[in-house]
Amino acid sequence: MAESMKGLHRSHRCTEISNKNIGEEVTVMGWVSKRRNLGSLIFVDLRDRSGLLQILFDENYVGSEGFEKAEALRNEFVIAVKGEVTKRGGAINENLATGDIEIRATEIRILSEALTPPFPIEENISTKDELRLKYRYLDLRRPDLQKNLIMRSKAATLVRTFLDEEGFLEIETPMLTKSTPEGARDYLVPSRVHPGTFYALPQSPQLFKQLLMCSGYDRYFQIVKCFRDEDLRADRQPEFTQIDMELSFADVEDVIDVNERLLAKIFKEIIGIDIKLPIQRMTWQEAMDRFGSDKPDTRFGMELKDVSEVVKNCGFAVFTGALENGGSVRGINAKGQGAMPRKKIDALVEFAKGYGAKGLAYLAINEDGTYKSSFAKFMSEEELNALVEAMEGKPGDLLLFAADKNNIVYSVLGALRIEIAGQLGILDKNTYNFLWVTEFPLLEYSEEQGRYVAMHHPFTMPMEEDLPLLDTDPGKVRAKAYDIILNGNEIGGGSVRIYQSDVQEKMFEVLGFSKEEAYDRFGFLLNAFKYGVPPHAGLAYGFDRLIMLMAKEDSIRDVIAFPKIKDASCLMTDAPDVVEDKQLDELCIKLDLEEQE
RNA sequence: GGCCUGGUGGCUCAGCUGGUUAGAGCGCCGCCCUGUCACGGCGGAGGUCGUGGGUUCGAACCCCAUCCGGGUCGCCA
Repeated sequence: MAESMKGLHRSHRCTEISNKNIGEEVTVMGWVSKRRNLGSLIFVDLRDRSGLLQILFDENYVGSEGFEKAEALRNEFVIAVKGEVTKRGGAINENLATGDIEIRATEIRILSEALTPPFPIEENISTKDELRLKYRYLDLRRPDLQKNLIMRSKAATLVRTFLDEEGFLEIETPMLTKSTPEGARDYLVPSRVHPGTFYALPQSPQLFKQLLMCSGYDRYFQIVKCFRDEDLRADRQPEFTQIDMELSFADVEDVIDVNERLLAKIFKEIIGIDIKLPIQRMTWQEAMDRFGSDKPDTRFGMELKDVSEVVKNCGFAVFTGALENGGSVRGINAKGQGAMPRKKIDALVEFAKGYGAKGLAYLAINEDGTYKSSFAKFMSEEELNALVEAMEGKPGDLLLFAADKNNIVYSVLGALRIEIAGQLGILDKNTYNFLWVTEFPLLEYSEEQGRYVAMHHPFTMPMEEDLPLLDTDPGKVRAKAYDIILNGNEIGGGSVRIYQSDVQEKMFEVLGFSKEEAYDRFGFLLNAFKYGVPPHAGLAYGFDRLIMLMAKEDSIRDVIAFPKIKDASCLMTDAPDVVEDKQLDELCIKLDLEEQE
């Protein structure tokens, strides 16, 4: 049934035709998006990646054979149409870019017929992800996904152009590389030639880009796939794309400068948003104290307040107990939420427990100034008043308090303010608030491993004034590391790297690596540094997240052509899948699946 | 691994404290229609209620198990 397109050549995409082309003969090709058969007139909305265009089939112009074909058309048939651009005979469709014109067909060919798709090929469908992903090739026909991927392509091109103009070179680094057991789990690839050994897919090109600095390439970038075998989230996929860069002879300010200009350019040119430069900065400590998060959403307030001093002698044992254990008591003020029903407050308490809180204390200030509180009976009138005053509580406000170790208090209140803001619907996707978070801790203590681990990675430069603390109090050392935050999302991060061997050795010592272990894992880098290494620094963006936010989507799945689902499998291809015994034999791999039970 | 949430014609959903032949809109199929664009009119087909077991006179609904999605905590140097 399929006809050839021989002799026809597409002259325009659908929306490349406008009323300027009236009277011209054009040839368009695409998918039937909608047909309206009026009997002896048939209208078809033709769709391609540019948009929709109305085709008119009238037997007087297209002939009886052509009209029969038009009658047989169904949604998603692929057709070629030759005809004249005409002004619409009927009303103008204001919703369509090409709403004032149509093609009056003189020839039609059905290039491909189509089954009825399992879900509608249109914008804003509410079809389950499960079905969309199984038929991803159909999902990708929908205009909203096409817009996202077109935006993604434009952004990538813009990044390349900008960085090229700034003197960066795009250099590819290996996909088959060496496992570095620190950090996320690696995806492993068995070697056939060296049985029993494995490559790892890169979690990032980190070490290679530092070597490129050693090799004198000065300014490097790459738009590159990275792999991490960890559980997925709405903003995390096992394979994702970074815009990765590294600069020689550069310090924090140099990296920030070029990246602020890069972001400003992308946002201006892709979505018409003006970013005010310089972007606001905040130290990690300030971010934690004010927002309970190292990636604060600064689109709204509801900041944390430390009320430890106010409640240290009060009669509420939950508060005083937390303080005695070295923790703190902090609160947020949900302005105007004092009338929140008990049920919703209880739900917030449960929400807080999900972040490790044992509970959540609340105090609602009624409009008449009286209090309704979970802990009022443990405190005197004066103590309550002092607390309300410290929180700047006004009639109609709802105060929520967490009392625990600092890291729990931060994470509970940090999550709570986002949750409440979400419930109140004040997270505006059209507002873009950028923020640099700087001076991250160099190390954090891992209870699980019983040692300090690098918060960023082991090659991150400590702040010079904190170097002496490496010996005395490693947890207090701040790093020359920075994250770029957009509306509470970490869209990128980086650091100045260590380039002095004595500092690097000290770092490994603090991390509990012997010199031998360090050389075993990272010897190629440490050796390279012995042959002349420039001071260098870099940054990597999560490209998917960046595009997700620009496209105002809630999941990076909507800006990735073929994403994976929650368990890291692919509903369309059924990957991962078993392989033939012959393949395993060649790799000298025997399976032992029992212990996975 | 934990917690929350969903699964009913092709799609999106409704389905009460368990009660006769499980409904709607869209889509699909057929016929009619010369200016539609959410086309319209008439007619029609289509459902193991995710799966298995249990309780009951009777289960889409209650219980147990399990499968398949989504969110999240842990995890993500």
